[in-house]
Amino acid sequence: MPTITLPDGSQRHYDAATTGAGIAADIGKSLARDAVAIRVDGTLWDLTRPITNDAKIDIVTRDSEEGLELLRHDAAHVLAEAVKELWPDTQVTIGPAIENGFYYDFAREAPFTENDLETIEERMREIVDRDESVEREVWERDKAAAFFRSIGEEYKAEIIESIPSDEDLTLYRQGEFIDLCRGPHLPSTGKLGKAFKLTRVSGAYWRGDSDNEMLQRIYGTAWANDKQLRQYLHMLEEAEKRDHRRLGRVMDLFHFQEEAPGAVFWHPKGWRLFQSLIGFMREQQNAAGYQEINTPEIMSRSLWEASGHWQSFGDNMFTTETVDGRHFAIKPMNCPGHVQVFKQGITSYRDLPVRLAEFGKCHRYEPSGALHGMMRVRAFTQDDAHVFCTAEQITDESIAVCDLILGIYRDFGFEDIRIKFADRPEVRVGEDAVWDQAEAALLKALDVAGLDYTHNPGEGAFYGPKLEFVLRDAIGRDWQCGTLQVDLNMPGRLGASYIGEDGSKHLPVMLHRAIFGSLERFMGILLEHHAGNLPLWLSPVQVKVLTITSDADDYAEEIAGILDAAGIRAETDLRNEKISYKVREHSVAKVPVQFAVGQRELEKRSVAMRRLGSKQQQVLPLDDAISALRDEIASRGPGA
RNA sequence: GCCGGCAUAGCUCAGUUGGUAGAGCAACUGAUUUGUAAUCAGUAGGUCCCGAGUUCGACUCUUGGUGCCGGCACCA
Repeated sequence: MPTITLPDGSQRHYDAATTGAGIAADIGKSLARDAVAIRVDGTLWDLTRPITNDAKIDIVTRDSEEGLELLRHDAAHVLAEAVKELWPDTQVTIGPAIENGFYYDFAREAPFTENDLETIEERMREIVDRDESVEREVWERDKAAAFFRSIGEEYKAEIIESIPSDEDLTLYRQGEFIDLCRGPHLPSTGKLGKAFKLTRVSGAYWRGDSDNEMLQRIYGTAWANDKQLRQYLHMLEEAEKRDHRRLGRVMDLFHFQEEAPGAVFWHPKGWRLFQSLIGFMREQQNAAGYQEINTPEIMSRSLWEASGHWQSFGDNMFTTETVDGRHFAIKPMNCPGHVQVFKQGITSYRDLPVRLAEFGKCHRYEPSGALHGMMRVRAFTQDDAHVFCTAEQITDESIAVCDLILGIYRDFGFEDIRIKFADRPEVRVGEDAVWDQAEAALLKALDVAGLDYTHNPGEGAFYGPKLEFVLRDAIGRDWQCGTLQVDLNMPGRLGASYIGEDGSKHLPVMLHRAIFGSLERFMGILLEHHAGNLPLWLSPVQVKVLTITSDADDYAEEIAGILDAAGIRAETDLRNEKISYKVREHSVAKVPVQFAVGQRELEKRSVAMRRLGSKQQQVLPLDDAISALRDEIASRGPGA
């Protein structure tokens, strides 16, 4: 006789065991229709699973975040069922829900083709129409393993055998298809609906390990209803227009070419933007107590052996052997160089912290498959810095770095910043007590700043824990930009020390930090974030002066001169073209401000000012327009 | 690096069942002096990614590279 407590505190009494589906139906028709699972005392259950005891429950509907995740998980199962029906020799492996969708990894000889995706999608719809009931079964581990082996599903058997033998496990059966799964699932395949689409195929390593064989992965997206699906697909189309590789071309910022894979050819406007970013960062970090330095791009291989990078990353370094047989490496990072500067002379504890910064151009021979526009390149500029400090100073310095990073991200208009905390890996250097302190310092910094973060256990560097500041590109891919790492290793390896209060030598702690991370990547993200409509203060061309008739040519040139003198980047367009033609062209090129001048403006010394994205223009005295723009640039507004 | 796809004019793309290619936009020239997202006409532009092979003949077929795109793995 279970008593069921609903989220609003009301209670329902049942004479016999009930189910999630039963409760939902009792509450209302629409809830019964949209229900996908039930949370029983905090745990998600299938709607069909009997509830025999008193419980606090909560019905999960298909359009809630959790409901969508279940829907996507079901979509993965239906995908697997469809593939098994079409190609029985294919082995199934795993198929989770992911952000916006799902995937399933299959083992088979022949890869899936685009045509196969259509065929599979069709079969999935059939399975939804069949409305097969989805049934939960509890199996003994060894029996389940033997069963999957008997039907030729070696991968499933392997997964099951990695589960402790005393644990029972659940299988879910729908039609002829049966899969190992923790659940819960929808009561039947019909509940999935048809708001899904298979999007792409790719390879993926078994168990995510590149030493293993490669499986065939099929990705799909799934939603609660068709409208959501259409919106998502539309969003992806729109995002394509914001692709930084496309914007780089239409805005004439940079290009790539085959002779230099992973290296940027900067055009005048792109380089101006690059310099603006550096100028801004230089100002910010100088104010935060950093000293800028510059260290050699090519140094002897022996230094990289001493730092340990040669052993870990030698394959990914560009190297050179000179005519006299000496071996050099092009720097993949700036840290060893900074330690060399720190080591000059004798440093007292009173001098710490020492904060050395460099806009350092680094080269890494990244795997060819890793390259991606400006987001992942082989030649890049880091806004790198190292803070040499005492162990006691780690916390304060970490807090300062977090503040600096987040403040600067906000200046660029970023709100959605993901932070990951990666702590001690199994293989590491340094004593646990120091790791305790380093990890605590990073967590304290997050806490003081009031930041949410995700925990990546064991993912820290071998020399210390780290924070990663992750930004998203237009289609939702994550890219690490800023970072803060506590290094307990490098100073010792490279012989850095300071003299403590006790008069003896001590090892300093070294904090590695970057804010943009790589200028290239940050600019790529920035372009996508603003869809190319950069804030005025960053735009390579801030004002374009367009003439309506050639009578205004001299006036336009004069305006450009005045703008230039006011520190505003301006160009003229005196071509003999219609004003609408010019407006269109410079709008497409994302110029934020256009001044149109014709006979009327000439006579009144005014300009017709038009802002990018606006359909209107405002006629105002030239001096007023310029002072307004100058103020806006000085305030570094986040822009559109 | 691995799996799959793609590579034709500056850009977006069409095309040739094997007989060396075409459109729109951009560019250039001329006309137009124009009032806020494409004025009209004309001209020029190609090693069909690179190499090898098959063939009388390869942009097309085979093969080996390179680069790019989507993932996977990697990311000091």
